[in-house]
Amino acid sequence: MPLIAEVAVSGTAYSFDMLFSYAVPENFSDTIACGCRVLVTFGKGNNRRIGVVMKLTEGESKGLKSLVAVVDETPVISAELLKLAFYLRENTFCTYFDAVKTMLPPAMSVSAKETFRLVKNFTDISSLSPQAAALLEDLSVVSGSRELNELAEKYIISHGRRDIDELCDAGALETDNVFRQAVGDAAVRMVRLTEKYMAEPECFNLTPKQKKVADFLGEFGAAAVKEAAYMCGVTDAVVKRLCANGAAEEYEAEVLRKVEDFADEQRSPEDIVLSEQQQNARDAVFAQLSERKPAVFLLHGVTGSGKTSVFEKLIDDTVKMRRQAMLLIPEIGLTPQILKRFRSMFGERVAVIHSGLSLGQRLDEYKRIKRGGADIVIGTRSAVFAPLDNIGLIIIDEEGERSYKSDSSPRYITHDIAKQRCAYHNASLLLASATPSIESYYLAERGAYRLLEMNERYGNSPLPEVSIIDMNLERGDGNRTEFSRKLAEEISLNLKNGEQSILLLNRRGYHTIISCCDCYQPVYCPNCSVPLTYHKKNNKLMCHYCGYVSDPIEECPSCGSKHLKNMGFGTQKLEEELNMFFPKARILRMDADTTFSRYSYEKNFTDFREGKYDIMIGTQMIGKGLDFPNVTLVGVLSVDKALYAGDFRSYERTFSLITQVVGRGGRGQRRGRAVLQTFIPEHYIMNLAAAQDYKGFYNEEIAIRRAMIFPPLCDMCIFCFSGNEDISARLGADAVLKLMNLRLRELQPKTPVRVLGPVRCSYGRINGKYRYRIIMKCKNNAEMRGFISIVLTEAAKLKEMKNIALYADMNGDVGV
DNA sequence: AGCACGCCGACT
DNA sequence: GTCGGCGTGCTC
Repeated sequence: MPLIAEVAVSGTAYSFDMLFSYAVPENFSDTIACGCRVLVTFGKGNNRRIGVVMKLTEGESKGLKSLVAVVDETPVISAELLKLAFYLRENTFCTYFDAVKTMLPPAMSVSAKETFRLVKNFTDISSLSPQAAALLEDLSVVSGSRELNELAEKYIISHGRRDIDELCDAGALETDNVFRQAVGDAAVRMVRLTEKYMAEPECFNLTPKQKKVADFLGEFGAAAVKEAAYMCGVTDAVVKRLCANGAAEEYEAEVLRKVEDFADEQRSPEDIVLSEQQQNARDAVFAQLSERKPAVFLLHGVTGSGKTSVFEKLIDDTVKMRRQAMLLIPEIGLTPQILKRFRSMFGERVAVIHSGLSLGQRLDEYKRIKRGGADIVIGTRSAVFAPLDNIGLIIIDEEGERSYKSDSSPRYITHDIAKQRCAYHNASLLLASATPSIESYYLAERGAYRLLEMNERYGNSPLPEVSIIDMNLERGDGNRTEFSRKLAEEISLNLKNGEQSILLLNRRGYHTIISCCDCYQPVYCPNCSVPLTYHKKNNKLMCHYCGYVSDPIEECPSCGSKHLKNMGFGTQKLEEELNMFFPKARILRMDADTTFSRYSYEKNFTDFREGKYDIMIGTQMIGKGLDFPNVTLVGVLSVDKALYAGDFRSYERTFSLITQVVGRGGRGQRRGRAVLQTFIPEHYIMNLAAAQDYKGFYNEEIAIRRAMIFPPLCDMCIFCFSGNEDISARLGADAVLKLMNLRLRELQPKTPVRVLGPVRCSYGRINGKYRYRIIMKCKNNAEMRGFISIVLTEAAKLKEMKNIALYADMNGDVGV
């Protein structure tokens, strides 16, 4: 029986994605294997596409197309990862190809280049169609193979493949496929002044806008093109003109981080001294490792309890058992020290995978792992797919971070993937955090995970002194600024002492909410216990959950007061106010608007660490990378808005942010101080976070989730619609809602289902696309996943869904 | 998505 | 009578 390859083909949409069967020609049957990439023809146009062999079977090959070429001599995807790909598709509603693609480093995506050769002694022209004959004539005229290939390529673009294929079939042409790996690193376009301009600027005739950019560059030396344009309030075109004039020049910056150098000091795992609590945690996991049965641990360790030492010890244990270990961290850019630490202990056995590496470096690390040249992998989310073949331990550090949820296809949750891999390898999964996700802690409480607690700070270092400032009192005393007197005092004290301060502002507070000046309550949605957000555009109060809309109200629903106020504030305004207070302070503003590239991001952090600034203002992105030894003051401004971001995870996120910020301080010699400003000082989050009381927070939060039926008491699938026009996106969502309700009635699911929406997404328009979403509260089981799959497939066929993109995201972020 | 087939209007 | 508009349906 001939071999049949079932192939995951690239470029399919979910609505028609499946494994496509191709006949395996005789001459490939020895080399081909599951997990090999292949080249196939696809669709009516017979375009060439890359695919991956997912299954090999024997069967009747009649009526099937044949594989064009096999790219790999040995599989690039192992049997384990292939199995995982099926899991990914089933659980995240992505295509087969998307599933396998995420398991490979980006540099492995190949493009096939076709080359042609004329067959010299071909004479049978009479059998050709007139078009093919004409083409052959054209091709015969050119000289040289390069010209021939160019002409053929052009012909395919303008006329399609049909005539070319006919010539190949007739034996007039021969073809070959050359595979090129797309190794090419994205570099950031930078701009700087030319020496000529710096020497004699008067020789240049610049427009006012160009002058502005030139002045900016004069001051800052160099900048990313985008950055320069933004800072000067001009478009890229102005920068281009400036370069054309010869006043400035563009260049590509190698901004990508080198694989970390080895630390100078050498440390040995034997030198680690664990406290009793650390030792207990390690022993528990070690026992499980020895048993070689899969298990999940949740290590809840307060900030500063020394989780990393436990990781080091366990990783050492694992490799000593001749098994492999993986350490996942939320964002490498924010924690470069951790890499150094592991490198100094395990040296070259550590491989690193994260987006800060160049594509070439990632490929090298990938190959090194695959060869068995590294048995410890450290990396971010995508590293969970590292091609290890004998995993003993996977650690997910800061496990509550949302960056472990992928927000593009496949929309996986790193924890789930890690669990799958641990089950396959009989490995242990260790989730660790000072502020675990409510989901994880819930599972630990129910006994699905084993809970390990470390509630002492290592070396008993004191927590920072935390002041919770009631901003209502400040307002009452006539302070209209965003700085409480206490915070202003502390900042000036730090300026005087030459110590640095960090001010944290929450970006989640982008939307304004309405709150009462008398009872401090925000105005809630009557259905959802989520504060309504005020939309300036239509002058309405809206709920992002259920779509509830009302006119702005005059009276506080809870106390009847007429003193309602909008709350809304940004980093720019903060910087202005700060400048007014402390004109001499050197202020660094870090937010999405000012940090366009890793280049400026890293440069800013380095500058700040080196003491070039006194105060850093930023959004939560700076909350993590707070290991600046000279920072003794952390001010948290307007936490409240983060609480009311209109997302059921807002409390969790805010609690975690404050806890981390507060807990980080006071690790050096000087005891840190933290100032929390809030309009709701009595809110339990403030005191609980200040006291690092996670358990107290969990108890409050799980009660809410239980009462309102939110995860972890149910699962939430988000259907997100996007289109070029607002109305068509809305109509598409409406049509799909109808379809869902119809199919739900037919299905009669065994578990309860509630469909909410459609409503406009919180950021209703992104990249010019209008976005709506439907939320489905349900149980994530096979029946409901099947339902979601059917909805996605059938939705694509609706006429209302023409030009509307739709994806489903199980337990993804609601607030996006 | 991308491409071909097919059924209607404006045109040489 | 033909060229080309884009509606419809399929992709091994």
